[in-house]
Amino acid sequence: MTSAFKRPTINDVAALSGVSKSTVSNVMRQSGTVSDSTRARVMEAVAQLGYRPNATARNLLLRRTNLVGVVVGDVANAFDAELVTGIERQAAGRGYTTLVCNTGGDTRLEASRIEALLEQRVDGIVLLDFTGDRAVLAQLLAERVPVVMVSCWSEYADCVAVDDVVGIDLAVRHLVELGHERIAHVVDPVMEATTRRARVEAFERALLRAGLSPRAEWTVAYDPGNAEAPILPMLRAADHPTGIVAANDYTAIRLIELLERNGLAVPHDISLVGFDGIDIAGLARIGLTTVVQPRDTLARTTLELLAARIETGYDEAPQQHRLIPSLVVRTSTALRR
Amino acid sequence: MTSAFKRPTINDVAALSGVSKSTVSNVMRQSGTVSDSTRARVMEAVAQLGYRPNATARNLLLRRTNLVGVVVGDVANAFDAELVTGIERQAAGRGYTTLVCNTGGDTRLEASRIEALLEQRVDGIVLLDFTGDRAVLAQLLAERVPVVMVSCWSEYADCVAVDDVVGIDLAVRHLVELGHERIAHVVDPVMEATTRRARVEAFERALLRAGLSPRAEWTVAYDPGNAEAPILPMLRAADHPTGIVAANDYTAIRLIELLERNGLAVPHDISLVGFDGIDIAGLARIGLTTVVQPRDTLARTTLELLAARIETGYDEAPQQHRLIPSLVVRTSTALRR
DNA sequence: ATCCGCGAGTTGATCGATATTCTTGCGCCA
DNA sequence: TGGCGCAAGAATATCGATCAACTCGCGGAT
Repeated sequence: MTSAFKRPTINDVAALSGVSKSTVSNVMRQSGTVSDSTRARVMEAVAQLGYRPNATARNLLLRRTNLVGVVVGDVANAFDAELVTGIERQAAGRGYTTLVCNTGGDTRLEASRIEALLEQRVDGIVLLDFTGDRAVLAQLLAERVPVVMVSCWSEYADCVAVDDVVGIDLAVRHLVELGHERIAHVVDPVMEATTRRARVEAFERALLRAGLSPRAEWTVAYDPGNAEAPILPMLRAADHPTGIVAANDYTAIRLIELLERNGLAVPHDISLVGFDGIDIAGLARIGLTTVVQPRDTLARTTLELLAARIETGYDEAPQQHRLIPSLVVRTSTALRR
Repeated sequence: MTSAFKRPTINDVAALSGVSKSTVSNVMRQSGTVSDSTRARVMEAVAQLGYRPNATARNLLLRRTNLVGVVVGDVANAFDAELVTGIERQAAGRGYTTLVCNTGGDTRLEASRIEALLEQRVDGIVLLDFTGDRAVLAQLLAERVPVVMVSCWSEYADCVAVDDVVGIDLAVRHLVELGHERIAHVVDPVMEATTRRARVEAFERALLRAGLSPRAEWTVAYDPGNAEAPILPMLRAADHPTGIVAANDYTAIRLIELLERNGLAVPHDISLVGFDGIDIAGLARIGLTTVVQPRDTLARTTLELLAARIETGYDEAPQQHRLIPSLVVRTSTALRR
């Protein structure tokens, strides 16, 4: 900057108001004992100069930045985007500013972005839907960086996630109650692995509990970007499923497209249940019946855990929170014909 | 933190490798002249200790943080969310990390979040859809903080926005070509004021250009959250509009809901054109004809301007960029019956 | 008269890096 | 042999805050 505007420092304020910088510091932080008259003089100098304390200098000395990093894999997924917003609000409410990093699932990028966060000395990191290398997590934990994992799982770190077993069970039972017996599970290939596995297992157990037998070929991935091949045989068969549980709303909504392009109406031919409860699922034109994650609670719990970890360090054992989802019935599910 | 993990500093590396910290610094920054053998010794010490330079200390000395703040008013609006993602990617590509602040249109919050960004000494700020107090902007400019405004306008700052006149004209001409003569404009009440005004004016002029006369009562706000009252009389009238231009896709999609709840089918009874080109507008079930903003160009231009302003300061006059949108025709518009 | 305590404020060390200036040793040339 | 130049690295000031330790003056108790 050539026409640089030299920001006033604490020394400038001290000089102008005729006190020492300690006194200015005390006034700014409302600590120590400062007489009213001195305080007024300092405040006036502050206003006159437009002084704003330099967080960089404070951060260096206090070894604390009030910054938290949020690393999110798949922002295309609206649920993550909505959750990040909630986390940002919670963080702001606790005096933290968030550094958001989208990695788009690129592992290399992920490592370098996290590296940048650590150089900035963030107080903690939220790993949202962390798809990446487990070694990265191990390293963070080894360095005692406060970390909270959201919608993903590790026994060594603080975790918050929805209860997949309960959620999938809600979905399956809903379909069963509507009379469906041929039920498939459509998975999102870019979904975080531990969550995907949990939901796949939960699905099979839920079927068994309902007296139905899972078919291996009816747990299938659908990637709207790529070829539609893997899922089509299942849909085109004469005895195609009449009910589908989708791994998440993003997949479910794309699946509606695919089904209807292939002459299968939702819910007339196939009932569809999503998972997440993103905003647009509630649009009348979409009307997705879905397992709703308690988004605000998720965000709040995340910041409670992170703040606790920042305060107390790693003395206490990792905390794991499973939140209970709920089913919202809309128009994508109907009685089996 | 009680079980604190003391991060290694440049001094620790210097001690371990038996050199001065200047040399370590030179090795880390690949500057100065360091012999290969010394370099190797230092690198080994770095690896052994897990040393990572402290950006806080560097920032303090260099008066540069490589942080940019992004202040966004209305993240409920998917377009903003998608644009923030693009900006984040562009920033990361240029070595900046972004601090994202959602203000939700709360002016008080906005000022305090910007204050926090300035305390963190961000290198620059992106104001996206800045709804807030013009005094805040004036202050930023007075303090010579590099600022770029996106999707909003000020003659004193660098601005990037879509060309509202061209966009609205595309929408109106499309409806006119389909035979519509009774065309309304539905505005988003939380939309940033300069953009709203620009679109309202553009709408009226586009009508005139098409030989139609604007009706004042047909430029009306719709807030899905509040009462639906203000817009219903227009829709219930016998000579209700047969074409609607919505201020943005968010409003358009909520408007579909409202129309269909009131027995007006889209596009059968009313054709609807949106503005923005958010992802879900392309879903078959939505099929919104819309004026698409060049999202990536918008994000790229934003960071080009911001980077330039950070480098060169305020020697050069503000730059204003108007980007040309395009129309994507889908199924929400049809020939007038 | 002496001492204590306290309010009000100052001094100075410190955080962890960068960058400028300074030192040292060595080879080379006149 | 003396002096010069340069490569390699060391010393040190600096950024802008915080905080513990210290000073100073004054009023009241003994």
